[in-house]
Amino acid sequence: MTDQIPIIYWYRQDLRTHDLPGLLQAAQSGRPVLPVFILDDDTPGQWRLGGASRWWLHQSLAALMHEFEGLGGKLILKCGNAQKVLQQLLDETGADSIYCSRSYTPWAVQQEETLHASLSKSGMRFKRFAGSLLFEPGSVLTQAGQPFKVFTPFWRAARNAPTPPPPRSLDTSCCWYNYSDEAPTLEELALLPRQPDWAERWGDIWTPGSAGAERALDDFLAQQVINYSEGRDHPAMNATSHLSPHLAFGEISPRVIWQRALHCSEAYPERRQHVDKFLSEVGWREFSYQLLVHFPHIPERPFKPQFEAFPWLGSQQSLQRWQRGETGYPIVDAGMRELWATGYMHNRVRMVVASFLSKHLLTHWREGENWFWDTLVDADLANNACSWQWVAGSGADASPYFRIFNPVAQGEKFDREGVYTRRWVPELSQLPDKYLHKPWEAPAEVMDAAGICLGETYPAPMVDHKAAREAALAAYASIKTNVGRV
DNA sequence: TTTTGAGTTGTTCGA
DNA sequence: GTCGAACAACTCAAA
Repeated sequence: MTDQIPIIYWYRQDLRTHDLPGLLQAAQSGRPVLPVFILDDDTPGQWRLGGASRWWLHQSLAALMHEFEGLGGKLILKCGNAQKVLQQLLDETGADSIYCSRSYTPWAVQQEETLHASLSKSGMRFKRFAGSLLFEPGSVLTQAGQPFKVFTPFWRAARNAPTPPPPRSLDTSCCWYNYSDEAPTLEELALLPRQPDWAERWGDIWTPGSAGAERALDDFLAQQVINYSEGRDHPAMNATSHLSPHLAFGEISPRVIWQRALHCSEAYPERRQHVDKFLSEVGWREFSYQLLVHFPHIPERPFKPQFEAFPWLGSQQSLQRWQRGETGYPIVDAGMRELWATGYMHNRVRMVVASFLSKHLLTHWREGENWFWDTLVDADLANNACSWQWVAGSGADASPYFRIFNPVAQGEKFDREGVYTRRWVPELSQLPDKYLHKPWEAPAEVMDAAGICLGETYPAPMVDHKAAREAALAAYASIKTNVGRV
C-alpha cells in the first residue's frame, strides 16, 4: 500500500499553508502528510535565532498550529539537530520522503546538501521547492551570465524576466498523518523571554501569523501606499507596510505580495509610482538573497576586500551607549529605543543609526549586524548583512564613503515636528522643535524651561559631528591608497 | 575588447 | 532661505 506511506513536510522559514508549493504537492499526492517544525539551535552556529525573532517565532508557530487545526491536521514540533530529528521521524513513521521550502542562508544550504546526500544513499526522497523568493538566485543574471552587483540593473532585468508564478492555495481535502508519539509543546520550546519579559506588550503591536500578514498587506495597499514614495521616509507617519517580520518568517508569500501589488496598480493607476517603489523594496530583498547565495561570506566578511584593512575603532563602552540609545543625538537614541521597545525600527532611522555606528563611532559594522540580529523581529540574514555593508560602504552597490549622515539634519528633515523623537526620548519632550535635534545648542533658559540638564537628564553628544565626520573621511581615505596599490 | 553611461536613501560650501 | 556643484574616483553592465 504505497499510497499509505506518509510524506514529511519540514517547516523552517516559510510558516504558512498558503502558496507553499512543497506542501501543496505533498497534499496532492493523496498520501498522508506529516507537517513538522524543528527548532534547530545546533546547526546555525552564530546565526541561531536571536531573542526578538524567538518571540515572533513562538507567536507565528501558534498561529500556524491554529491554521492546521482549521485544516483538520496537526503541526508537530520538535527540537534538536534537524538531520537527526528527521531521520528519527522517518524511522518512526515509515515515511520515505521529506519535502521542504528551499533555504538560501549558507548554513541552511549546507544542511540541505548534507541531508540530501545522506537521504539519497538510503533511498529516501528529499524534495526542495521554491517558496521564499520571487526570483530564484541564479535566474536573473547579466548578459555575461554573472550575478548582478548593482541593484538598478538587477531589478530592471528581474522585472523583464518571466513573471513569478501566481500563488496557489492548498486543497481543503488533505490527508494528514496521525502522529501519536511524543513531541514537545510550544511552551516547551521555551522561545519566550522570561525575567524580564521585555516583550510583554509586543502582542499589542504585532499580529504574527499569516492572517496578520494578509491584513497588513491589504491595509497597506488600501491606505498607506497612496503616499508611500514620500511618506516612507518619515518615521512618525506610519506610511510603511510593516511586512518585514511577516516576510522574514514566510507567513506571507512574496508571490502574493507581487500579485496584489500589481493588481492595485491596475485598479488605481495613480498609485502606480508608489506601488513600483514598494515593489522595488521587495526587490532589495531579492537582490540581497542573490548576493548572499553567490557571495556566502557576506554576513561575516566585507564584500569589497579592501575593507579588510579598514581601521575600525570602537570601544565596548561606546557600542553600549549606542545600543542603549544614549548617544546624545536624539534621532539616533529614538531609533535605538524604538528597537529595544518594539523589536522594530523605521527604515529611515535604521540608516541613520547604522551610519552613526559605523562612521561616527568607527565601529565595525558586524557589531551593529549582531545587535540587529538579536533585537529585530524581522532579522533576516541576507537583508541584515547586505544592508549593514551597504551603509558601511563595504557592500555591493554601497553608499559612497563620503556619504556620512548628519544626525541633526536627518532629524530636522524627516522628523521636523519631532513626533517620533519625542515619543521615544520623552525626557526631551518639552524642548521646542528648533532645538529638539540639537539640545546642546539650546540656551540655558530654554533647557531649564524644558526641565533638561545635559549630562544628567539626557546625555551630552558622545562625539562632535564635524570632528567625527572628518575622522571617518580620513579612515576611508586610508584604505583607498590600498586600493591603488592592489 | 573597448568604450560609455550610470550608479537607493547625503552633506557641505559658496553664490 | 535656496540652489547647484563638488565630493572622488571606481566598478559595473551593456553596447
